[in-house]
Amino acid sequence: MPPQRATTVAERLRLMSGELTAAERKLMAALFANYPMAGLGSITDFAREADVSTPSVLRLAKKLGFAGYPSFQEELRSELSAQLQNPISKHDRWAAEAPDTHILNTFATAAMENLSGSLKLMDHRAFDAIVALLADRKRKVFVAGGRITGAVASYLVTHLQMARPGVSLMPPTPTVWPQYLIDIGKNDVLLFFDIRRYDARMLDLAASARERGAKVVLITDQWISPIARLAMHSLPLRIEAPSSWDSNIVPLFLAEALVAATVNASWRETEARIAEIETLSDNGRRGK
Amino acid sequence: MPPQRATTVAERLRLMSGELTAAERKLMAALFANYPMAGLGSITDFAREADVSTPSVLRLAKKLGFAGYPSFQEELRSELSAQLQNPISKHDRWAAEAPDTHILNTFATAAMENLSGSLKLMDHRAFDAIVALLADRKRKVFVAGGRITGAVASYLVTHLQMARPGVSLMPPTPTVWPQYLIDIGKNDVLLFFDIRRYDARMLDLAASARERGAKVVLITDQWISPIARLAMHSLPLRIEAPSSWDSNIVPLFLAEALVAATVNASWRETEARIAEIETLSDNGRRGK
DNA sequence: GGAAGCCTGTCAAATTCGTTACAGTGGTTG
DNA sequence: CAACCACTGTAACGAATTTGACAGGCTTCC
Repeated sequence: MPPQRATTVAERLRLMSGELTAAERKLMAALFANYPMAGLGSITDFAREADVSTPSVLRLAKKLGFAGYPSFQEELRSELSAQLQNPISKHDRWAAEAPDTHILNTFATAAMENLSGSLKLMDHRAFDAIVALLADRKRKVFVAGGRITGAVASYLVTHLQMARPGVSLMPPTPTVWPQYLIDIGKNDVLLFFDIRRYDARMLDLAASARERGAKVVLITDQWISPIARLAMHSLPLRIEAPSSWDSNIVPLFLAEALVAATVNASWRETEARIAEIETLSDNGRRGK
Repeated sequence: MPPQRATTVAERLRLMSGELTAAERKLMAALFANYPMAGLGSITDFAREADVSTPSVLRLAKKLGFAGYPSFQEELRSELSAQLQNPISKHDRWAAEAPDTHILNTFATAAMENLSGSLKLMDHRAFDAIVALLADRKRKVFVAGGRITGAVASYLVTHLQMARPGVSLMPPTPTVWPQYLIDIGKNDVLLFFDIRRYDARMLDLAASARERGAKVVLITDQWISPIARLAMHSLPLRIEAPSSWDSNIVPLFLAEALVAATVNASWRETEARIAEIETLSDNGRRGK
């Protein structure tokens, strides 16, 4: 409950700087020295840092209008949190004309936050390692998705197939999986899309594949599918949406990025392949 | 006294994500939800935020190699402090630590530009009109996509089917389209995804549907498919990507937004339907 | 030079926090 | 089906923190 929602602690301090006592000015200097980190430890630490007594800190906090030291800290934290949030969220650049509450705008905001949130936490070395696996033509690649993520898996397969041979989509029906499993060897890659409402049968599939020595790769949400235990690499993504269902925009983003990176990683071999596909596809259509 | 100076808490957490228990994963999610602010309050706050008990927080801290919760916090603070002092960190909204030229970053930039560019140009009244069509249960809805956009079309259908009855995906093979066309009447809706490399057969399909009186809706790219001439509403999107192929992130975004808006527009009828689907799907699985 | 007023630190009380020990739960294995 | 294992929450303890009361010290003004 910050007393004056309008200003930050730093601003308020500067405004009051004229009415501050010696000890309080010391505290202000110490706080500004590394703002606002200095105020996030215990009141004792802060006092020692500024070389004043603990009650002086408390007096300053109250002078600023806070109930006590904890609420002072809370305000500092929330300021910092707001500051760290993407400056993109100055969403004055979304759908023109439509009101802020229009679903296009709320969805756009959510999509942006999901994307930047996912990227902030992404392990780009894991990403690179996955690309290396996908670009290795000695390995066969299998992609599995659930009821919802199946479309994303299918999208990834469609593109990967243009980039390299030996790519298969695991069909949605578990009963036919054994026929695929039998061909999965110890150098092959099995990539899962598994998000919320994790499918127990996918976990079984991952376990079987792992037993056969395959490299299991997992793309999941922030709550992390249990397949992570079996996976060589896991990428957790953010998928929240203002909707009854989760958003698969970021998974699709990742699929596209994986494809582009895979193509780059093996451009020599891929270039000819893509050209050939062009030719074949042109022949199958009208001239233009 | 951080145990391993080499890594950040986020990294360490990511590395161990496979070996984390359910409660620990909850904590990880809560921490990542606003990193690292969530971990800077009291252990009680953090636990409540993640909806776990306080000892679980402590166990996670120890699992990460810290002596106790305070030293865990201290590490978070010092990380944050280092990040704030680094002027570059203003720019690293995208994939942390990865170089700007990393494909994750170039792709993210492209995705953002595509999304904001699409929204700026979007006619939100057309969007609303399309939603009104989709929300009208008296109309049957058919969705068609090309070789690439098929996955997006399928994704849209999967979700629309949960929101309302009478939704079908046009199969990829044109030879079976007549069997679908025969059921398309003058109040029905045929929604196309048609982007670059416009498919001549899709144009034919649109023409036939239009002759039968169906409302044709088109989602296309900025170069605009020829189907636009036949369509009641067209939404052009931006789809450029630093890749050999176009990006379907924005089309997917639009699909999700359409679904969410459709659900909102007919929440009365949809609510019960979604609940019922939940029930049916729960019965098919384990209890949880 | 003295007295009043404000500021600051010391100290102790009260509260909150971090931690440990223990018991209950659910899932797995034989 | 029983026994075990790993995991999680409750409860209680001890420690550290926050806070209030008090007294010493400095300045200021008469």
